[in-house]
Amino acid sequence: MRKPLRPSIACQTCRSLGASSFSSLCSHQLTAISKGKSCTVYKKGQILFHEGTRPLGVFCINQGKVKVYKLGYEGKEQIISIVHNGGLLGYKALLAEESYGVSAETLEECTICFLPKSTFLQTLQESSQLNQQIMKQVCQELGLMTENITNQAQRSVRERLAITLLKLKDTYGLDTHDNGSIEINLTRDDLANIIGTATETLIRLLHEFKSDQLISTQGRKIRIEDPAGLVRLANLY
Amino acid sequence: MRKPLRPSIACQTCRSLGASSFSSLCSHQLTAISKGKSCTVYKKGQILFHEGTRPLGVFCINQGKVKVYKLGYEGKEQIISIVHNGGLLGYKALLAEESYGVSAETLEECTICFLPKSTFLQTLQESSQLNQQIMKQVCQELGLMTENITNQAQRSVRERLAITLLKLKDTYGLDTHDNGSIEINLTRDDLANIIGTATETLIRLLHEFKSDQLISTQGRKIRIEDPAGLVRLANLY
DNA sequence: GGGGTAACCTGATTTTTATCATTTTTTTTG
DNA sequence: CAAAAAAAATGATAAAAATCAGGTTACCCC
Repeated sequence: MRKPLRPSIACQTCRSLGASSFSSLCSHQLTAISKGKSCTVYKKGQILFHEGTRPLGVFCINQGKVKVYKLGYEGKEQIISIVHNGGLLGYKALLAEESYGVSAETLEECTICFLPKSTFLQTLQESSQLNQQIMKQVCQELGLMTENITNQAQRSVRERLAITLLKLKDTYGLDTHDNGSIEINLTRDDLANIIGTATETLIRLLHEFKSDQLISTQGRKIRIEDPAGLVRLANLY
Repeated sequence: MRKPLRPSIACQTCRSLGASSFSSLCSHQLTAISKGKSCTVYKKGQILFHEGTRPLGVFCINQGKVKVYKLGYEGKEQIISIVHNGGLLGYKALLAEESYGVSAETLEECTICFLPKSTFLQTLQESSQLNQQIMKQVCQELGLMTENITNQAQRSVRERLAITLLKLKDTYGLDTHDNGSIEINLTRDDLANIIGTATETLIRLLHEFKSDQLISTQGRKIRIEDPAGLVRLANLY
């Protein structure tokens, strides 16, 4: 059986609601945004929005993973974050009253809701709870970015890879495997574009990590075998 | 004559008000924050707050420049931004309900006001204008950080230096010189810690830029001679 | 104005990382 | 299932940048 392209999902019963910023809304407000939104199933590799275009609303991930990236010199992707269940996308450009500074593309099949600008902004005005929640989240994100910049500027590729794998462990920890182990399913190219290095360099380091028993691989999939070892290697304090 | 250590400056007549987030407040609200705040003259090199401590309020710069930095591995400073007249400091940690993720230190003699947490948060609640203004600003800052990360990850030190000098030109453009030229007054160490490189590498590149007539130097001071040349070198698009 | 400290500069060397060219493997798709 | 395409891997080489060690200059404070 084939999935409907436009499933109807109510926010109130959304299984990703708990992980979302909207969890602070009352049922009355949830109904309001639920009515305003539309829901779409995206195939792997589809673009939600392009850098440079105007935001018309926000995207909320019901299911799946999305990479958010900025295009650098000569079109090289710099992956800024990977957003998953319950995550909100595209609200920063909206609130900054700017064009999108990044693009967003699905990494797998995704079910994603779209909430038009007007509904989102009105809900934001009506709920000081939501407003505070978003403000808090944005400020926390700024803290993460600050750390990111520091790592990027001061650490070696090897250390950055260790740190990135540990972070991805959390991102990919949601879809638990049969045997309880966590597998990271990203192309080498994407992984290199998170870390900010050449694909060849990344591949060589992955082999190093593998022979040091920090990770194991199966095709493209990477499994973290020794998180503590990665922490040590990354000189995390 | 010596400056008073605790000058009294009213927000309503603050000459940096126009450049500040508080410019959206009505005179009644301005009076309120003006009453709550205290004002201090800091010498060069003084610390406003330390990474890891709890924020007790926000700082607003009446006059001067402050470097905001994060400590990386083995205590190396990563300078995240340089804030000047009208700039607000320390509100992100407050709104994120976290400890400071960065430290702030004066780069020159500064006059800076301190607004206690309670007054700031109350004003934020009472003025949806201010709230929107701050939200917008934070989201814009996130956009800048995204760009920063991309540059850090993808560009050479040479390109990053060119970009940084152009940005600093704006920061230091405020205090216009007698002859109209703009001089950047930072130690080589600080400049290296903005760009994320070794001081020696930075110095060598500055000499290269100098012999290419892009800049000139006088002691520590750097004067931008050919902004268009820097833009070209940076491959800005 | 002189002493001391901090900042700045220089050269040699090593390490890290990128680039290029090519082969092999995996994945996708008709 | 096989062909085509995409991704992963490998080796050689070059470039970029860090590190180390030592020297010089500028500037601050008494």
